[in-house]
Amino acid sequence: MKPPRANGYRDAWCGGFSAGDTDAPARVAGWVHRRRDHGGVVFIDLRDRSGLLQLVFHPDRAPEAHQLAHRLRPEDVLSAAGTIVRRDPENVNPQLPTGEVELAVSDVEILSDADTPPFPIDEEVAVDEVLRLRHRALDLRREGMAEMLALRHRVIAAMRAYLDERDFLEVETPILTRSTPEGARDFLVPARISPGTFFALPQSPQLFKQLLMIAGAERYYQIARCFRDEDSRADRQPEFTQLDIEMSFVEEDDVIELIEGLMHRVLSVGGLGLPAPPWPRLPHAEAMERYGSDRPDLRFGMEIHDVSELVQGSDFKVFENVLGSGAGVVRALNAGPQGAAMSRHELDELNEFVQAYGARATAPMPVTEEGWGSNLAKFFSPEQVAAVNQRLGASPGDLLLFVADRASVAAAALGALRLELGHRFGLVPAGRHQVSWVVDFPMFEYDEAEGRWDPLHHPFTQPTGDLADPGALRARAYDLTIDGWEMGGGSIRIHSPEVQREVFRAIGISDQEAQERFGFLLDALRYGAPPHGGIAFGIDRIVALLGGRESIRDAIAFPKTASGLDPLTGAPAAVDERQLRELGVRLAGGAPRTGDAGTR
RNA sequence: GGGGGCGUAGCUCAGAUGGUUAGAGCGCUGCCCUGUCACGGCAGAGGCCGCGGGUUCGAGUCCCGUCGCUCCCGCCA
Repeated sequence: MKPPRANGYRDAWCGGFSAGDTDAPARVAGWVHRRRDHGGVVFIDLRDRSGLLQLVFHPDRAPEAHQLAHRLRPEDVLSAAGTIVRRDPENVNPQLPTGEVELAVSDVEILSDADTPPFPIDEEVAVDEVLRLRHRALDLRREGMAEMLALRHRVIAAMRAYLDERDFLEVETPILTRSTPEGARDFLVPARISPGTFFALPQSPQLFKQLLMIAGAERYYQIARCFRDEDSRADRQPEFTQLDIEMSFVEEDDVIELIEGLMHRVLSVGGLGLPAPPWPRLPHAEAMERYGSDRPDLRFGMEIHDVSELVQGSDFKVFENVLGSGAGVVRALNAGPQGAAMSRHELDELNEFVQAYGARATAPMPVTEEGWGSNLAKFFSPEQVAAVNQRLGASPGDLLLFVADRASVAAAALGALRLELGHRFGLVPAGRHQVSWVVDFPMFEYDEAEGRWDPLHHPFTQPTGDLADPGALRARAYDLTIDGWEMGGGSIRIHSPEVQREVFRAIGISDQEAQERFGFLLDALRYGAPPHGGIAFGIDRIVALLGGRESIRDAIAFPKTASGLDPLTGAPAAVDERQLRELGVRLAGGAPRTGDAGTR
């Protein structure tokens, strides 16, 4: 870090000193990290953003400062002046970047004293997350979280630098905008100027960036806040940040190549080594079949295999019922010897596990020299057993796990099972990372419940194929997946108003409806829209991955809890009756229940 | 909306089968200590066992409800 401008508080950073500074006068400021009071000499580790510096208070050389030093407590804020001195060789602390020197303090001023913190700042112990969030200012002082803040900054700075070098314009788009149903639930903001109407917070800047292409911006990006009123997950927050990118006159390879360069740089800034691009591209159907996921974790094997045609005609009713209807598949994975070592109880638990994904059960089949060591084995011919073993690469001592169900259910259940067992068996080598594009998505999937086609990506994605046959349409879309996280996704967009209308029709949006909701886009498309495409990345996820964190909450300075509340500010909270009146809003349920959020 | 895990000292946790004064480490307070760096030594304070109800002679422990955290399913174009 560059030296701070010298003033009454300090003229240097704590973390910047080394043996070369010996005998230099210095003034530093920061927080008391730890104290070691010997009654005589007192040591204080002083912390600022740059790091730690040991201060020494000698009773005989600076009696006044030494007197004060006895009163210092962790997290007190002080400014200290003195001389940088070289430590005797036996007193050097190799753990500390500044460990060869210390500041012999002659003068100290306490700027603020601190209550005892509710949790330790000087060690990285696990602390209840509500407590951390309620005292986020203290939590962010902790080394790990301070590093996450800095990491996030470096990631975003690298993105800006890369895109700036390539002539992208950073453009802001509205936060107060219009609700465009479809997709996630919107956050709504009542409009005072027009009672009974509402703004919506953007789920993404999708339509605006397309308008920017029509405007001739050619190359756009934005660090964009997005809002989706859906339940959270470890990798999902109601508000999150995307790197949003759009380009004109491009095809898939233009976007993919640009992004490979961008992400390769961003990830190496974060210390994550990946092979040099180009990166592998996995067709969506293959990802679903082999890994049971559209964001496969490729760091380990245990691939899923479809064995439907191999077990066709067996005497096992469960399989035959599924296969006979033509609506189902039989798939399996090889859980290996570690799978075979699972207890009866553990195998029973796997049934409950797959039931969460809609599957009825998973059938375990131990592989032996003689065939399959299960009372179900008798239903299968020796040829079937051999064929399945061969496809799954099974040898005696392995355990095969089968799921028979609709293809989507079998994929989800076995995909989740694969991840669970992969982690349980420690199959992911530490430090290993795998990146892959997922491409060749279907344009639509059929929603049984709603009885209509739904876009897998979004309805602005350009389809290829015959629009009259929605089920066969492909989407010009691409997702980037790292270690089982979906990091980003994008597509080549529709630039023809006619095609756009047809896609709306296919998903049950009439021309009239389309005009009402998306008229501003359809209108703009009529005035000369360039072919264009782009992508958006989840910055919170990228930072979490780079920081080795399980949850994006650790990548966000002030996140919400998993239930969408903010223990720091108490949001969401009730508002004054008067505010509601001004907005023309009346609460249907009367006054809200005031929850005791965060009470322990 | 549903399922799993969790809630005991400021923090992190232990408290089989219900049993009498609820423990540990760290932190905190006081005293001692002139080269520590997770300093050390002595002494001490600190508990609505998340909350409410129930069973019982007796509940941190069992039952019901509720609140909160967390992971997952649904949801997330």
